[in-house]
Amino acid sequence: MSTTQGARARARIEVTAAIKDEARRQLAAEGAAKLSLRAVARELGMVSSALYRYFPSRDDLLTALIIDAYDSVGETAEVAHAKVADAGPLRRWTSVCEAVRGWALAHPHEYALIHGSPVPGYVAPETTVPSAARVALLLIGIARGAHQAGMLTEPSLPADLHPEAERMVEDFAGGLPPAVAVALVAAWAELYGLISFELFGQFRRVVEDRELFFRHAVRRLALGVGLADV
Amino acid sequence: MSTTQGARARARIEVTAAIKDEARRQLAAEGAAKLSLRAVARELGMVSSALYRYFPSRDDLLTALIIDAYDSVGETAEVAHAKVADAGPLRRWTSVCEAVRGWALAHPHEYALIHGSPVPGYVAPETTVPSAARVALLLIGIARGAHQAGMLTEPSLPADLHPEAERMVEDFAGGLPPAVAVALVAAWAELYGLISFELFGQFRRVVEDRELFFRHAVRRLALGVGLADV
DNA sequence: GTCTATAACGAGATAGAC
DNA sequence: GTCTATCTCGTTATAGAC
Repeated sequence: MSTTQGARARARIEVTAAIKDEARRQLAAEGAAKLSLRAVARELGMVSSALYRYFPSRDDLLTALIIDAYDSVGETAEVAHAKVADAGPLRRWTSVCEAVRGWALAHPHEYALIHGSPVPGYVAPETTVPSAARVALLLIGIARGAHQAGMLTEPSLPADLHPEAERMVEDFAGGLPPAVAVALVAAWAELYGLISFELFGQFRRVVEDRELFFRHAVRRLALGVGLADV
Repeated sequence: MSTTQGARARARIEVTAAIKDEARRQLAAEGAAKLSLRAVARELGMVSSALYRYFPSRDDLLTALIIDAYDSVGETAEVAHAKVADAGPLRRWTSVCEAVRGWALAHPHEYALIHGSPVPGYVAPETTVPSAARVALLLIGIARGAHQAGMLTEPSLPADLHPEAERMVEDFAGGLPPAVAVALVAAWAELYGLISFELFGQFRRVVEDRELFFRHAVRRLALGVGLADV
C-alpha cells in the first residue's frame, strides 16, 4: 500500500517534470505569450484535460516555470558564491554576478521569462517572491559581510532619500547602512541591465569582448556599493 | 495631376498611420508575439490582403513599430536635452535619463517591444540601428561636451580592456578617452536596467519612491562615467 | 499605376458532440 | 479520450475599380 502510494507519487512527479520540460521547449520556440496547455498535451501524447490534474490552469503552469527559473539561477548563484566563500567581498560579488550572467546565457528563454516583457494577461502571484529574491539576498549578504568586516565604505546619500533608505533597511537590508541599501538596490537592477542588453542583442556592434566588459562593469558596480577594492 | 498625387500620397500616409495605430493597440492588448495582420485589417474594416500594399509582411509592420518606438523615445530625450542645453553635464545627463524613464512609463508596451524579450521568430533588420542609437548618441554627446570643457575626470580602466576601449572610441565614441567610452556603455545598459526593473514590476515592495530613487541612481551613473559634480 | 476585394493555400488552433 | 467541423493565421494569385 505504501509502495503503491510511493509509485503513484513518483509517477506524478515524473509527469509533472515532463510537462514542464515540454512547456520550456515551447517557451523557447514560441515565447511565453503563446504557451498553450493543448500544445503541451499534444506533444506529450496526452489529452489536454489530463493536464489539469497537474496544473489547474495555464497561468499555474507559467507560475511553476517562473519559480523554477528563479530557483535555477538562484541556486547557480549560491553554488558559485559558496565556492569563493572565503574570498574577499569583491571577489564574491563578481562570482555571483558572473554566475547569473552565465546562467542567463545558457538559459536565454527562461531569463526572458523572468526578466523580459511581462506576459500579457498574466500576473505573478506572491508565491514567486521567495525564489525571485535569492540572488538579491546573496548580494545583500555579501554587503553585510563586508560591512561587519569593516570593508565597506559608505556611499553618499542625499537627505531626501533618507526615509526611503531607512525603510529599505527595515524591510530587507537589516544591519546595513541606509546609503548602502539604496546603492545595492540600484546595483542589483543595473546588473540585470548589463545582462539584458547583452542577451537581447543591444550590444551588437557595441561590445565585442563581452566577458571582459562584464567583469569590469560589475566590479565597478561593487565599488559603487562601497565594497573595498581587495 | 500633382493634386491627384498629393491626395493619393496623403491617403497613403493616413492609412499607414491607422494601421500602425491599430497594431500598437494590439501590442498593448496581446503582446508583440500575437500581433496579427488579419486582426489589424479586421479592426480597420479592411481585408487582410490590402495591408500588403502598405507593409510587405508582418515582420515589416513589426519593424515599423520598433523604429517608431525608438524614434519616439529618442525624440523625447532630444527635446528634454535641448531644454537644458545650457546647463552643466550632470544636469543634462539627468534630464535625458528622466525623459527616457518618463517615456517608458507612458508607453510601457512600446518600451517592452524595444527593450523586452525578443519576439520569437523575428530578427530586427539593420534599418532599426539609426533610430535605436539616438538616446545613446545623446549620452555620448554629453560626455564629449564635458570632456572638451574639462569637466570630465577619467575613470580607471584595467589594461586588458584597452583594446576593446580603443575600438569603442574608434567605432562610435570619437574624441572621448577610452576609459570613458567603456564606462559610458556600461552606464547606458545600467540605465535601462533601472527602468526595466521598475516597469516590469521587480521594484514591488522594494522601491517605493521611484522617482527620487531613479534620480539618485542616474546621478551616480553619471559620476561613474566621470561627469563632474556641478 | 494604385488600390481593394475575392478566393484560395497549408498550417495550426479550438469547441463541442460523441 | 477521440473526432470532426469550424475557426484562426500569413501569404499569394487574380481580377476589377479608380
